[in-house]
Amino acid sequence: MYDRILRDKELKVTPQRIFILEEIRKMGHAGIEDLHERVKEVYSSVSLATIYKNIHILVEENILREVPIHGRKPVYEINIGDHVHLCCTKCGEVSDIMDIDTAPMLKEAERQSGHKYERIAVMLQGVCKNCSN
Amino acid sequence: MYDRILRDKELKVTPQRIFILEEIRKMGHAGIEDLHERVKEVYSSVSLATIYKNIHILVEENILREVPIHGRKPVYEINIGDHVHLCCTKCGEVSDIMDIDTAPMLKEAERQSGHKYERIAVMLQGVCKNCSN
DNA sequence: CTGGTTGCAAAATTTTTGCACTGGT
DNA sequence: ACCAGTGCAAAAATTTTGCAACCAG
Repeated sequence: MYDRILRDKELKVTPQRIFILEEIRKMGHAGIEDLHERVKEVYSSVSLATIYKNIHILVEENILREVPIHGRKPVYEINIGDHVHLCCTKCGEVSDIMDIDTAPMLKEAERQSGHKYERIAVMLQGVCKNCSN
Repeated sequence: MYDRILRDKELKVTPQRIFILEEIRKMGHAGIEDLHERVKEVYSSVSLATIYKNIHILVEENILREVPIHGRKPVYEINIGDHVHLCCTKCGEVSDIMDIDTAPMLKEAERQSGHKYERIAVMLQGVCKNCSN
């Protein structure tokens, strides 16, 4: 799966890399430190430096996307294009909403500002369904 | 102006604080380091620690708002409520669009997720009007 | 083989903390 | 006069870098 994506970007397919990507996919959204913990469970020798280096490269190549969050360190996700993010102010869980159309807002913003859009990030913060019970 | 806001939050009105707020208002959006440079020009003894401490308190009290940005450190602005942000991928300039209504998207997101909204952050990245010339 | 990748340690950067002192109320 | 706020220095936390060894292509 990810070996193909890596090869297409002319990145070497190392077990660490594959595992990092697999783990982020499983987690949905991962912070650097969490990710390191998870990867270490299997590749116990993996260094934080390797995590950082890979995150940078993978974000650079648009395989991952950085999701900045108000008041915390960013998390990373597999890049599946623009979509709306939710972040629970209680449990901290980050999740996605895939089927909201941001295009109308985008068009309007472009019209008003003359800014040429490349990417949009929408982050909704509040208490998630689980935590409000 | 800001002395009133500070007093209302039971924060002491120090010249450093007033100046920090004035400066952020003037700049529109300011990073920690930039802000420190600016403040130092007038209060040359002001320490970075003081900037950090104040930014934290002022964000906590909702006088300032942190604006997280993909791939960089956050900037801070006077909190004027939710609005759309633009960030130029060329010059880095951050600016506001005040009159885009995010409510429809918000409603839809709440409906889909059951998430109870508290705040929304919309960040549009791309080349700004100036830089595209 | 060869160059990209890894792991380790060290360095650099960024942020926080402790404490004496100052200044706002 | 009291205690929040400041400034400085030191500590802690985070991220980057250099380099030898390693391994995917």
